[in-house]
Amino acid sequence: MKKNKNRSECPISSTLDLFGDKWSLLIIRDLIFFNKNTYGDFLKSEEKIATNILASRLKGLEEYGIVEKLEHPDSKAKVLYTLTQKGIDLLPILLEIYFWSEKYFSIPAEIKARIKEARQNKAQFVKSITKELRGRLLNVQK
Amino acid sequence: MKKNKNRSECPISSTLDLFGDKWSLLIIRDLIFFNKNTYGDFLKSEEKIATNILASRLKGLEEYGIVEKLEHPDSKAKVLYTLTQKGIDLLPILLEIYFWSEKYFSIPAEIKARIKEARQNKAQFVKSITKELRGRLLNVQK
DNA sequence: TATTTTTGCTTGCATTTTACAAGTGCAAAT
DNA sequence: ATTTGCACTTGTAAAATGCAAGCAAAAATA
Repeated sequence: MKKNKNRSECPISSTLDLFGDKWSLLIIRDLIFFNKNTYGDFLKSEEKIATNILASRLKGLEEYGIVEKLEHPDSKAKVLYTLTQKGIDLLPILLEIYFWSEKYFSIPAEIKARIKEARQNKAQFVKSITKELRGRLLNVQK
Repeated sequence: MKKNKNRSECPISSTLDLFGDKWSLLIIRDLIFFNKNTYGDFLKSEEKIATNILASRLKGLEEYGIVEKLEHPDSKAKVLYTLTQKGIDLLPILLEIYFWSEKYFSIPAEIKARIKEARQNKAQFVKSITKELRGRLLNVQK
């Protein structure tokens, strides 16, 4: 379980205190890019997160105000996880990681295509994804 | 010690495999923004990294080609750590973390000023810091 | 020249975090 | 009424981290 203490006043350090681990950002990636939004969805991801770690990360992200738990429209047995605006605003960070990766890693073609699209008009790309995610959020809350 | 295996083909995941921990990015921050470049410098940072962790992270970052060890011009007892181009290219990621932090954390005034400067002309800011870091690197290597 | 200090680590060990397997309780489907 | 699916929790072994101490080479000091 995570502690809520900051190691310093430095924003980089404080950010790492929140999600400086190997898993949190993958959950956010799944929420933003792969339309995943249930516990089961996240478990199915390629990286095979352990169930207890997933539960712990989701709890942390919720405490930090990055994700929210909502009632799933399909079933009471399901939980719908969504990004808050604070979470959606992490998109530019993810994009820069993609851009850096593209330069230094070899990357699957389909991802490469999306990165290219994002790079060509970053502001527009961010806006359109933000709109989509917010739309989904409002749609469920109403 | 870190293993060299990637959990998946995803660039976000691969990047987290490299420096998805609470310390690596702080070392990179110190190299980029605070002109730190020796083992002792990094130890003195506010967050108080343990000596064995620092050694392990520096080794990892070197293996990944993000930092380089060079002879220190002042003394053979010292080691000069510098960022490679691959490391310098992480600057935009750090900037986006700063931008996000500015929106959601309260931040020391002097850092806030620098963030503002970076935000006003990001491309120029990146270029100027890159030039400075590369200059330092070439200066020592010659 | 001899001694102390600085520098960049390594080592040992206690504590914390993570990984893996199994289990639990509620909801929904059969 | 029973089984299946979903979102977790629990137990335990393995790994990573934190802390204190130690160590060798180089530099500074006496």
